[in-house]
Parts: sequence; C-alpha cells; structure tokens
Amino acid sequence: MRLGLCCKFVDEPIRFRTATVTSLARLSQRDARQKLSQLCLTNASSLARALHYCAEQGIGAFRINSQILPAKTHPATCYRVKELPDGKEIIDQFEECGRFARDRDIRTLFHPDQFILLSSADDRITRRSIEELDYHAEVAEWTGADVINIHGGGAYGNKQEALERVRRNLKRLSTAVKTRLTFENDDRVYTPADLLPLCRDAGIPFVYDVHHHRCLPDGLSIDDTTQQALATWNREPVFHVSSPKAGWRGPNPSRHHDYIQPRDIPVSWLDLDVTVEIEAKAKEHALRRLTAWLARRR
DNA sequence: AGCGGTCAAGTTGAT
DNA sequence: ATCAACTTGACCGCT
Repeated sequence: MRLGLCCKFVDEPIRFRTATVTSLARLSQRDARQKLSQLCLTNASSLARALHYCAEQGIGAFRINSQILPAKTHPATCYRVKELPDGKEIIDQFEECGRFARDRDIRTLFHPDQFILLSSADDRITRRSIEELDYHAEVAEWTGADVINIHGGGAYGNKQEALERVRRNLKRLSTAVKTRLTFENDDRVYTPADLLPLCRDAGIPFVYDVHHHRCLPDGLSIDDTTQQALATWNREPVFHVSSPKAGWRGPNPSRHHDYIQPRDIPVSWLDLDVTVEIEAKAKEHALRRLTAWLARRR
C-alpha cells in the first residue's frame, strides 16, 4: 500500500492560502491580479515543500487542494495563470513539482469539491463543473497528477436517470479530464453497486471509499467490492479509508476521526499495490502512526 | 493578536 | 425552515 496525505498539515508549517471572491472583487482589477499572483506563487512553493516533506517521510501520495489556484474559475475573478504578473514563475514552479514528484515516485491527485456535478439536469451547473474540471486538469498536467476524483452527485429523485446524465456528460469532457477522471462512492447517495457498472462501461476507474461503503452499504461485501474496484483501473488503483470520529455506534459515524484505527483497514488491502488516501483529521500524524503500525506488522 | 461573522458554487438529511 | 456535512476551515474586518 502506498499511503496518501490529503491536502494539508496540522503541525508541519506548510500552508496553502486562498482569498474570498468578495474581498478580491473589492480590489481594482490590477490589485486583484497582483494578490492572486502572490497567492498562486505561494501555493506552488507550498506544494513543493509538501512534496519534499512526503519524500522525506516516505509518504507515497499527496492530494492537492482544489483551491491551489484561488478563485480560478469564478466569473467575477477568473484568470489565466499565464497572464498573472508572476505567471511564468508560477507555471515553472508547478512543473518543477511535477518533476520532483515523478523522480521520487510521489503520486499526486485531486478531489474537486462537492459543487462539481455531472449528474445535474441543469446545464449551467454542468458547464460550470466542466470548466472547473478543466482547471483541475490544467494543474494536473503541470504537476503530473493522474487522478481527478469526483462523486456521483445528487439523485434528484431518480438515481438511474441521474446516472444516465452522467454517462452522456462524459462525452463532453476534454481528453485531459477524461484520462484522469474517477468516480468515488459517497455516504449518502451513490454506492459502489450504483457506480461500478457505469465505471466499467465508460472505462472510468472507481475509487473505493470503504468508510463511505460502511456508512451506506449496498449488499456488496468489502472484498467483492475491492476486487471489482481493482478491475476498473488501468493504473495503480486508489482507495480511501477513514475511521468514525466517535466509533461505529456513536453519533454520525461518517464524521472522520483524527486517526485511522488499523482495524478499519480491510485486511485484503494490506498486500495490494494500491494508493490508499488517508482521510484523518490529524493528517501527517495519522500517516506517521499508521505507517508505524504497518511496519510493526511485517 | 484574537475574535466572530463570513465565504462561489449543490444536494441531502437531521433537526 | 434551517443548517451542517461534504475532500480541506481559512479569510477578513474589527477591536
């Protein structure tokens, strides 16, 4: 298993910055561009430091925050990186991150937020989502990220019709997006059983989140789902794991714990060549604790 | 420096 | 009807 750290650090002094659209809109166009340029440059350099940290700590994957280029596609602020004051330097730094990640075999991934939907019947939402996916793909090309992972979205009262819209919308995606797109089961609407057929038919890899599956079961066993998920991948598969904040019998088990309880990792995963993204609030500490547990187990 | 209100976006389900 | 949750709480204006 290759363990992956998600987006941020708790104690390690590596921070990603952003700005609100309203605060940017108050500035002159010029000042806004200047501020965005600085934020993007800072974030590119933070990404480099994050990847160096992963290399030192033996962490094999890093999920890149979707706000790495703040307010990138918002109508009030949207910009092209090339046209920012430090555009060239920003792109250079991201490309350097890509070279470093490749050299040190650190996989980079994206998980765009909940507003990115291919299942909506509202074409404005779909168009916005595609724009946002294109933005992720642009940064993915610089950094070498090979996964842009999203959920199925809403059911809108009819899951099968919603999935049919997803299927149709896939045809509208650019190659840069399509070659990286993956679908993940969520904890409210779309189970592995819902998504696996679509993934198989459309040639889209399935990211198996076992925590979500435990929160929203579908009759498939974990081992069966694991096998079916593996079969959808044409490269190293990606899985997600987390532990419930207050235990499986506590309130709202979908909330994430600070750490991963080793027993929440399916035994069948332990010897697989897969990337397991660790969704735990204690971030780098959770990775360290889990890595130590895995080493002891050998 | 520290505080509380706010932040672009969609959908769901708990309250 | 409101609100928290979601991959991630951070930003911003005020004191």
